[in-house]
Amino acid sequence: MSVNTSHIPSTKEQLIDAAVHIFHQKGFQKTRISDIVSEAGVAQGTFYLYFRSKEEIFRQINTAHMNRFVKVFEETDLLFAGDDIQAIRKNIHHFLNKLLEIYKQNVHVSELLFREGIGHGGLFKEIHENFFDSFISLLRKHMKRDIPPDHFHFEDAETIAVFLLGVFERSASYFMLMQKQFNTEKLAGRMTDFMLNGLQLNSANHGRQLNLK
Amino acid sequence: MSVNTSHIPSTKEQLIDAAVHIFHQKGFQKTRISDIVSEAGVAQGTFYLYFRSKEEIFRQINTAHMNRFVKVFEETDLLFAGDDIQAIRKNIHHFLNKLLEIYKQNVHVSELLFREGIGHGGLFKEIHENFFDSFISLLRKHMKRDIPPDHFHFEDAETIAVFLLGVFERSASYFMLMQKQFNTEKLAGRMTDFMLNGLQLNSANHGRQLNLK
Amino acid sequence: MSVNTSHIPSTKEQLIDAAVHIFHQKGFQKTRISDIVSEAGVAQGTFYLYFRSKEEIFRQINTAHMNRFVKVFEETDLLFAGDDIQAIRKNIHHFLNKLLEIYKQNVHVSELLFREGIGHGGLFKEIHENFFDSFISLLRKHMKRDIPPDHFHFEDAETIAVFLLGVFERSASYFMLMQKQFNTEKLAGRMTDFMLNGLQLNSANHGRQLNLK
Amino acid sequence: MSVNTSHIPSTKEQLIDAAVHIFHQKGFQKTRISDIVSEAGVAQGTFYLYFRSKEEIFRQINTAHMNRFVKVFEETDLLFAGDDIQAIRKNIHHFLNKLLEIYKQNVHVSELLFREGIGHGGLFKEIHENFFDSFISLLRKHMKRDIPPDHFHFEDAETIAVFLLGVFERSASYFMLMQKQFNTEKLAGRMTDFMLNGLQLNSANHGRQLNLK
DNA sequence: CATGAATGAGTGTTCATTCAT
DNA sequence: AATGAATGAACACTCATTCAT
Repeated sequence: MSVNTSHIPSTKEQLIDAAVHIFHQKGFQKTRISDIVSEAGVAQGTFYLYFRSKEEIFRQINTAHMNRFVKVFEETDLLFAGDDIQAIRKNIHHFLNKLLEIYKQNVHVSELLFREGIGHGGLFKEIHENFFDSFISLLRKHMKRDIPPDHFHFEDAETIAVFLLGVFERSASYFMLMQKQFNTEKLAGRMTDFMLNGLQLNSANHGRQLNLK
Repeated sequence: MSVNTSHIPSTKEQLIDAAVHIFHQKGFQKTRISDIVSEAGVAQGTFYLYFRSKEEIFRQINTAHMNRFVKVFEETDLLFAGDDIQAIRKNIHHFLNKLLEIYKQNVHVSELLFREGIGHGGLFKEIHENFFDSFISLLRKHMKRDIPPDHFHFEDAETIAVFLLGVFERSASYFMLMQKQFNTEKLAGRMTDFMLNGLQLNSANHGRQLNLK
Repeated sequence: MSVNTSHIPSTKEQLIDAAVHIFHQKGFQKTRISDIVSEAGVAQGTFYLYFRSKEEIFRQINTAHMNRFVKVFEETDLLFAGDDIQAIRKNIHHFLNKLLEIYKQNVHVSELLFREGIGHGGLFKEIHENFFDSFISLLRKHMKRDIPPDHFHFEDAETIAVFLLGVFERSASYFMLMQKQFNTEKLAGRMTDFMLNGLQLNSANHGRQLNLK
Repeated sequence: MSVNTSHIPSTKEQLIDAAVHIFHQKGFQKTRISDIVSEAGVAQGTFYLYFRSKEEIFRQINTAHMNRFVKVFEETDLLFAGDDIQAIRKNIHHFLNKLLEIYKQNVHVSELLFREGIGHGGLFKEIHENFFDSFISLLRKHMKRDIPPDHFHFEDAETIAVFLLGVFERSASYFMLMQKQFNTEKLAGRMTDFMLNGLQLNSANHGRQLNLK
């Protein structure tokens, strides 16, 4: 089952590819339609056959990419469920790895989404909010189903969502930037460790003193 | 040593205050010099007596604010040091609380810094990077001094910095947005818990099984 | 000789009908070819199989309609001729009624012709001028033939033409706009009265004084 | 009491003068802001210091000019009042002459107003409608005050307004176009004759027959 | 005959920056 | 120091027209 590598891209696809590239390079505001069309190799007017405005193509690109993540959210049945902590760890690791893979396969759009989706006095806030809400729903569902209330330190899904997303977004974009092509397995592992156990200074301290001032 | 509360703001201060306000509302790109001067109540040309360009005032504002955080970094001598885990917890809690207080006292600039400092194809990347590097230095110093290498799960300061900053930035901006005026003590506490111990699903599991699928 | 009411319109007719409609709605400049073809239900390119340009279809429409009026001019043999003033009045009434009927049967085009035919820095001035010249010729012919020079207050046909056309055009378009479907007989009557006798303040004054300040 | 002929025109006046000129030459749609500013001898951006848009300057110009006519309407106390028909004739002649003088002193704007104020699917319809309504009011007031109902052939002011305006507008623009600088006194006289008595075929026919076919 | 995707010149409007007063 | 009128480069978007199929 091979992917058709000799795929002839439609004009719309060419425009989207070019747009992703330039948006990533320059950001939304500094990107000119003329940049996009010249990279796509079509005329100015052609752009407007496919997109009503600069905002629309940006929104389309980001929404589409966001939905890739949301799809993973929706397809995840195991997260906090498992016979023991190792099983749970494995679920989470797997989950994070899938997200990182998507991030990696579309680095430019990913960075775009997390960058411009947040900023700008909220011009595109709704895109990211959508993604965020979807993640909270996921957490809520799994927490309610799989974790006895008294076994969980943090009561509300919202707080957890913020913490976890903070870790995920920052890590993904940072390491992606640093080591251009990164090892998702390894990063997913470290993120899982941190999410489940934090810095683990305590476990490190078993039976002896930390050195002190 | 009292602060002069009936301080008559200089023209430059008026411009900065106005700029912070508008930058926060509209973002850097959408902010017009005319917005700033009209809010500051001065003439268009006056702006250029104090700032060479729109970029410069933005940079000045953000750099100044960033330095507030950096100052806290530099003044922190206790972080991972302490007789027991409770002492360490207290240090970190204190540290986070100080940062949150600064964040809170200048919400607009804070949000600006974390938003636009990251995005924009890196127009202002350096500002945030400066802040980031400073934080890494802090961590490295304290880790090296206070934690025996074999007692620490995560070997490199960089990874930890990314994780911790992710949690901090996201949480601060999110909860600031939600609950307009928030309780820094409480948030610092939750952040400390998460940073030190993660979700604590394992500790919750003492002596019994998690429910399972 | 019956008109085929179940006439299937050709593509060209569809284009013209659509064009009349949109031109009337939006005016020449604001009408887009895309409006016309989409209303006609044909493709963009099809337009250019029948018309060289937007100007051409406009000119064709208006010229054709103008010729309907010109035809009436040419077919009119009685205007100022008659045994007495009543006969003349009847001729003029009949003449105006015929023009109004044409106006009414093609309101959209009529309004178009009188609106845009005049304006626009003269882009289509010639169309209206043609119509105007034709009307002057008519007047000149009938005046010369039927009115003894010394019996006529206004010496030149041109002035009369301007006066009469002013009354006709303005009235037709105004009352057409107001009372959507209007009574041509009645309007023709009033116009005839005004054209022949003016406001008739004097005749109203027979045997008594107008009231005075 | 001499007009200051060495008046230095403000930038706004220069823009308006240029705009009137070009609007008159090319019509509203075909006029480019770049035409206006280059004729006014200022930069592109300067235009927008004084007018929000092309539409606004057009509206300002036309409204201002329309108000010149409206002012005459409002300042007219004698129209249909008078001891005899000659007095009335004189009033009307005077009234028309004043309007024609205004028309003449601002030919370009006048033509603009009557051309584009009417057409264009109503983009600027309201301007002309305002003028029209104002004229109807004038007529109504004078008719009610000065003419006994049974002495007047045409009952409603609206119809008369349409007839009279038709004559005025058409004549003014036509003769203005033909004989560049025209004799307002003479034209006003002819218009008065026509308005009061029509073509006067009947008076011409006193005591003898018109020749007939 | 018909299609409709592609073209690209054209233009209104914005806004950071300058400078004479 | 302060003003604010003037600048002009820059850019998103429109739409009549073409042409390969």
